[in-house]
Amino acid sequence: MKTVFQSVQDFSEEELNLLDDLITFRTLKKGELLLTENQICNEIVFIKKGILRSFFMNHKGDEITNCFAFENEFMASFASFITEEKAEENIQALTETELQILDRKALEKLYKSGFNWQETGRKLTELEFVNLHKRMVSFQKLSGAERYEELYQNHQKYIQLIPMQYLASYLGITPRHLSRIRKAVL
Amino acid sequence: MKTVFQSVQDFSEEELNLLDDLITFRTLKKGELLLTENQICNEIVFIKKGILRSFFMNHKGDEITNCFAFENEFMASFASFITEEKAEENIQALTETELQILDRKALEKLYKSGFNWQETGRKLTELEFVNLHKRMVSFQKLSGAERYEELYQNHQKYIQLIPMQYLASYLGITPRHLSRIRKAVL
DNA sequence: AAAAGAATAGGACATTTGTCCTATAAAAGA
DNA sequence: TCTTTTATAGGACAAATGTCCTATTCTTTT
Repeated sequence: MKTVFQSVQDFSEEELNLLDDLITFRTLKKGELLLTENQICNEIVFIKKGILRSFFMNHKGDEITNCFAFENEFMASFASFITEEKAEENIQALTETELQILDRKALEKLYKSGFNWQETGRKLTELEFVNLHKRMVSFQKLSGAERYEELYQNHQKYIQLIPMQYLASYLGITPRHLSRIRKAVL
Repeated sequence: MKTVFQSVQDFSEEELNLLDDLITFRTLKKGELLLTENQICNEIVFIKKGILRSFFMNHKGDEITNCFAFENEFMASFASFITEEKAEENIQALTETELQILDRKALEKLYKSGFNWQETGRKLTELEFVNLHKRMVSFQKLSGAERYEELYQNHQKYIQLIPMQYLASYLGITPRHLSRIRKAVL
């Protein structure tokens, strides 16, 4: 987690020590839920090892995956964390997972402790925004097949590590349709 | 613009005076472009009067609208503003429009001038994130018809003020299909 | 290792959505 | 105001995508 913060801002020893004191740890077994819908998300996790996915339900009761997170990435229901309203997402471990955790109180301490943390918070939020924006654009301008193709070219990891059923809803299509698309690509 | 900032943070007289010095003004005629794709977006505008839309092109050359902004809202290619890379969006006035403008340098001055601005920047970015997240969820979990219905129930203003051709791509459907949906809703 | 359970691919058919086109209505410009 | 341009609605048909289902393969559990 330190490394990511340092890539955004040049922190001093003391600042990073403060961070060390605030981080806690947790492991998840495959399939375990870190957050369930209707809870308020009060922590941001950083993945040391493993894969998480976040998903919500549609009105038919199907699970719709809205994102994945891999090693050295952050995960949370950011919307719930920000608004302090109930999350509509569930967050689940797709593999054995090791986490570092920064909870709301810890983050608030960091923010209060100085300008640098405040600025880092803003910049990381900005980057999350940009990522989400890219995903939004891909939904507006590409077909399901094109989104798959894009993943295939630029994020091989998704296709190798994520079960097809989850990948399908992540791409905004049904598993049946994903199967057709994969057949066409081969 | 002040009002929005004050709704997020309790600013002093001096802080708001600094803001006053940094804001500039501009008006746009109907149809005029504020930003074109391949420019770097270096300013965030606040709408005093009028409506803006932001759109990009798909590979067929169709315009795809990705958002609208109304009175008392901010608009920019935030992705380009943040990354300082070329925008893929165009921003266009849908009506005569009056703007307040905060450019990159002005915003950086604010950020440097103190903790409060830094924090406000973070919080407004967070809110933009949450809005975008909602839109993303609506694309993953709803059909085009359901997104129209949602707009019809909760954002009447869009249906009253925005030409159907723009609304269609904003909803992720064709004008032909929007026409079908509208017929069904009546 | 065997048995049970879950994930994937893909056939047949249904539904949704898009494409192309035309008529009418509305808006902009002369 | 009249003329020209642009926007909208909707018919007919085509293409894309979804639903339901089964066979097969891959995982997990005992």
